[in-house]
Amino acid sequence: MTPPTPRPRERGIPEATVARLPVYLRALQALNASGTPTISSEGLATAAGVNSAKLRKDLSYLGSYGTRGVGYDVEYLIYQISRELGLTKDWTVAIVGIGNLGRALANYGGFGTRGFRIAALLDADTAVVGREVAGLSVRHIDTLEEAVKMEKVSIGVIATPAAAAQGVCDRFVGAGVTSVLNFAPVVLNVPPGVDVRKVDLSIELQILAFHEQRKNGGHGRPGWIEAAEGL
Amino acid sequence: MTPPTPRPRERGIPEATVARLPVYLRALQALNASGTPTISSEGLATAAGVNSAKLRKDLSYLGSYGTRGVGYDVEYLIYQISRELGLTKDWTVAIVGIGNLGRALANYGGFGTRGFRIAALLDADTAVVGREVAGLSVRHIDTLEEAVKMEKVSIGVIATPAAAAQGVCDRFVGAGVTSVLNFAPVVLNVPPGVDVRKVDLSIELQILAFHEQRKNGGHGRPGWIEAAEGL
DNA sequence: CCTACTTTGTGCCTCCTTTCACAAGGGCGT
DNA sequence: ACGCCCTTGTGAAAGGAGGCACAAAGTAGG
Repeated sequence: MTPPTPRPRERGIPEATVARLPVYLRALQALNASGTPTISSEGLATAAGVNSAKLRKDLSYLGSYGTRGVGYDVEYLIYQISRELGLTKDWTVAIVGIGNLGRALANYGGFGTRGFRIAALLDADTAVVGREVAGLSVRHIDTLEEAVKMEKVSIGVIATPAAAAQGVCDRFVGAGVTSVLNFAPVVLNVPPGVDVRKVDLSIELQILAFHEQRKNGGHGRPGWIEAAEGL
Repeated sequence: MTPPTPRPRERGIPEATVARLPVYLRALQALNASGTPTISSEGLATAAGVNSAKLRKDLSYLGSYGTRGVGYDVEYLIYQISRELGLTKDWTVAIVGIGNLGRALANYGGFGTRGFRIAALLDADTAVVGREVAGLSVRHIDTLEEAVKMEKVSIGVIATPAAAAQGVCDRFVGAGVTSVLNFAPVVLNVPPGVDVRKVDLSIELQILAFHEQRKNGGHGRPGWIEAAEGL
């Protein structure tokens, strides 16, 4: 039998809200950097590209952190959102597949600055193993379990070719990792309790193509009627 | 074989369905590669990682392409989904920002194989301009409008640092591009009629961190008691 | 040809998400 | 101190998405 929780009603922050909190956080950090002490829901909503009512409702799930007539204290809200997202804790990340994408991820500055520490890079290619990438020495994939254990990895990132992804995922799960970020173009199969999020570059392009096709009868750019004067 | 009568269905495919069609398409192509001629909704749903009722409903928006008692013809369904997504046409892509990520994108095989042609790579850094990446010579960002016009670019990909993204986006839009895929961690402002899709690596990690925090009995939940007492 | 079986396509219900609209709350000027 | 004005927080309504369950439609077998 599964855990006696038919409905994880705990503290119900809607999934859609969780997905937007990082966006708010980033907008707030930009405001903070520019010295803005407080911000209204309207202003923050504009900065984050959402509707202000939605923003207020989202923030209301965290608590009442605003002041009526004034707005939200930027620094305080940054703290509250960070805490809610778990960014006050340190998360340790391992990246498997040090190809073009893996290297890009390893060098991506946005991780380190937000509570994420890249602790291990792994690859199956012996030509890559041992090389230094982003200040880390690439380890062989065979040492995955060891690396997860030693570095206390809590999030696994898969940037391998599609064919290798499920195998790597299984090993992550076997080693106790319960959160996986997958860049490989396959659907990963995981046991209950393991979270997988997928980032798929070509799917996004296909969605854009769909809408582009609808906009004009299809092909290439639209008519170009005012190009001459526009430029 | 020639498509008999591709029933032009009512145009109103839900966004959530559009986002799943590429997943179905990929699963179907894998089935096709392994020689499977037909597939039931149950089988395809498993391969795509969704509920079979949802899959049938999704496909029903395209038309009635299944055969009751049998399932779906794999090749025919591939054709129908491809056509619906606009993948039977050629889409031309320009990538701006040839850093780690831009290079990864340029070399990503998944694009070329699905009707997307990378036609131009651009960067502001003169140390990068002129170098060969993925078989293309990197152009200077100043030639963006020219490149868009000459290559008939219909989709612009932004892989620049955050600070440069809005400027590049404006120039894309000014040049007539109406579909943008943004990898920079900023909210882009565009006029109506322009589609922007965002891929944000660190946001996905933050969402994982949120759920991970919850799984492990959280950690330091200030002032929050699991209020079982009726209020 | 008729019956039994399989699988699709979809009506209906529920849940989640978004948006509207406004009362409640708090600061600020007089 | 008081009332005006601004902004939050939130009910309620509307819209979209997900999933069950079943009739319709087609195949296979006798």
